[in-house]
Amino acid sequence: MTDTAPRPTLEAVAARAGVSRATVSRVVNGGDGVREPLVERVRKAVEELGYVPNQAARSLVTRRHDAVAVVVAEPETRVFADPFFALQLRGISKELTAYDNQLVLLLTEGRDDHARVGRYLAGGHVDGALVFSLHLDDPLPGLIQHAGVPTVFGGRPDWSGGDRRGVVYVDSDNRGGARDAVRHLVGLGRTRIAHITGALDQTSAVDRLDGYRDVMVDADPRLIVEGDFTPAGGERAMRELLERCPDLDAVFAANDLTAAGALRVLRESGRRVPQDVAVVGFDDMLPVAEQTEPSLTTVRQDIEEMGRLMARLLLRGLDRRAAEQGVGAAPSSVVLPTTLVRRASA
Amino acid sequence: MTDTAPRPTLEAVAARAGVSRATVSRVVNGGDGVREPLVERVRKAVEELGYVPNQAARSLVTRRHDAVAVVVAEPETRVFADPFFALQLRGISKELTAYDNQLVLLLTEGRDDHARVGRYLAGGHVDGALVFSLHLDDPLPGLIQHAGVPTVFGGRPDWSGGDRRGVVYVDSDNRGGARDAVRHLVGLGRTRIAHITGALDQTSAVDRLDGYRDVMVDADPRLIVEGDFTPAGGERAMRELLERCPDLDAVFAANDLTAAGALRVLRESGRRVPQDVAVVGFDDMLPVAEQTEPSLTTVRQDIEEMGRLMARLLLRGLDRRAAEQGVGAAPSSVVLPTTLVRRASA
DNA sequence: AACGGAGGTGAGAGCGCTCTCCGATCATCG
DNA sequence: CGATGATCGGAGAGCGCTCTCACCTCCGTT
Repeated sequence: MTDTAPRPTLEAVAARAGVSRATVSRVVNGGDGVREPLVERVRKAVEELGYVPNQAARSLVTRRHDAVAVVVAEPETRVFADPFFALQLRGISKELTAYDNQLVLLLTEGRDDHARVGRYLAGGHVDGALVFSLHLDDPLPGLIQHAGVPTVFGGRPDWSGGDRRGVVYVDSDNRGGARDAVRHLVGLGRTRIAHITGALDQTSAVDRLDGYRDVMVDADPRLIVEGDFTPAGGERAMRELLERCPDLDAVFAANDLTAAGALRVLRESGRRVPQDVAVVGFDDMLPVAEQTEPSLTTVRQDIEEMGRLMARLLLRGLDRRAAEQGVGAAPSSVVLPTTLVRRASA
Repeated sequence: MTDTAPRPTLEAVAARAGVSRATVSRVVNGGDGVREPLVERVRKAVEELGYVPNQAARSLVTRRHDAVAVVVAEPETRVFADPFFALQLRGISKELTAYDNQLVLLLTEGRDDHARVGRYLAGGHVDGALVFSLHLDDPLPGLIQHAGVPTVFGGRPDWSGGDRRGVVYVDSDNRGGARDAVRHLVGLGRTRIAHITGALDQTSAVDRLDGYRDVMVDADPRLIVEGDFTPAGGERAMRELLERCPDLDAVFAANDLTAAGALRVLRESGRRVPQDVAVVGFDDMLPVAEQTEPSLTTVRQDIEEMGRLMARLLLRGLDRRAAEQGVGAAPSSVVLPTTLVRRASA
């Protein structure tokens, strides 16, 4: 439609306002040290010409991009298809927008993609990165640390292989939340409390299992079955549990989807929930938790806030860096609290 | 950790390879017209120095950014939290990655955000835009057309207010899919077929309703109730339907979530599905459709493919534009076919 | 009344890259 | 064996911006 409109440059604005480029630049970037009448004239010229700074030219000299990469390692569809990530992304977006930063989304799938992402980050196209590294053996954290890009992780990364110094992450208190869930079941008088874990190659699943163990210090090992965060996994695990321990009276599922699967099997088996078996989930994913039958008691985490916090931490770190290694502590990791939401299932 | 490593420049590579900047540039950008031995030498120097081109400098002269904005208007949480968008995004990401383009994600929320997005697009920071404009009265399409940025829409935009010339979009065959769904119900011998619509401020909902009407030419108007694409809306609508038309024997729900809500109400009311009432959904969102009771017969659309296609269309358009308004038709809109997936509910 | 010092403003040098000339180089043909 | 293209490689001019200086007002001081 419109032919490539010849966008006005600083020069053009300067000419129109009858000042030098430098002055226009000053006005555009905050306007400090320019007298009011001039500021006004420049503003007017900018307005009239519809001037928008050329980010490329600016980046070339400032070495800043006002852009942050969000890297999502997504080996499995599940991860991406659940609302979890979407909510976090939204939190991130809000925070970045508030500070005029762009969000560059990098989805990876498979090993070669990792290399690509590493190259991209090392290439200095963005000021920092927010990384969702979900699996224990993920090479991504290492790659990124190597790339030397300021980074904040979503969820505690696995640092078994690496250097944990300087690693900043934002996570929910998975362990504490799990403890709360299990304690709640204990408080209900349940004694044979089972746990269906998440995919144990993810720290969140491990942490929730640890929380369960914190309370059930000498639990019957048969009460713990590995799931994978999916409803199908929950069903399978629940069947196994019922076979092994028909006397169980409660289940703590590693997430709501798992709980939904478990509920279905419990119903099939003729158990009443919560009378015969109480069930608690994790996440408080509304579309799931509110619609199971019965509705699910679960552990809520503020996912959007996690995202917002990640972005905030990163931007703060960038500022600090910009301020010539200024004083003030480097940002450190944050673990957000969880809350138990009581519904009908326990 | 690492102090800002002084990244090597073209100059440095040239020096090391013993050639001029121009030659290095040529090699880096395809290597045409440079003799093999030199190419080799340059490649080696690039490798050794770990040279990565400075995108900002390059953009400054080429006026290309190799970046595409993805704009998601998201007035409601629902839109974002469902897997639909995530899948589409994945398709887009794959395609963009394949052509070395970056994905800049712009989430909007509310009016002032629109202005921000308009400014950003008009600012020429990206080569093109992929826009998900979901609501009929959305000012975004207009803003974008005004910004003069090559754009492909996800889902047929509402152009009641605007100029539809040159508007390119990718959509599922919502109307055709709806027809198939209803015809299937007719084929099952159902005669009192109800429809729970989606949010009618979205073209997809309108198109599905139209498809329903295509088959049920003189349907009892009481058989049509407005929903909003949510399970809660589905429940509400189903209750209303049962009250109005207790004799209905089938329901076509505008999407799977709505169908899930409807199923719940049907079960509550003592109806058996599919014996008493057959139910068909739309979308084939696996986590939902496979897990309702009974599993849902629904209309599948290839969501990821839609995303991929959007990106492909846009990139093709950009190429064309780059080729000096070359010949070859401007890309035109694409409507992807849908398929009926039979499960237990109808 | 002259002078030092702020505080404003402008000139100019790049940031790292691409791309257009042009000159150099080689093979080929008369 | 020399002229003639065709091809390859290099020099250099910017792309639009920021930022350092140097300059130039204009004020307050002595």
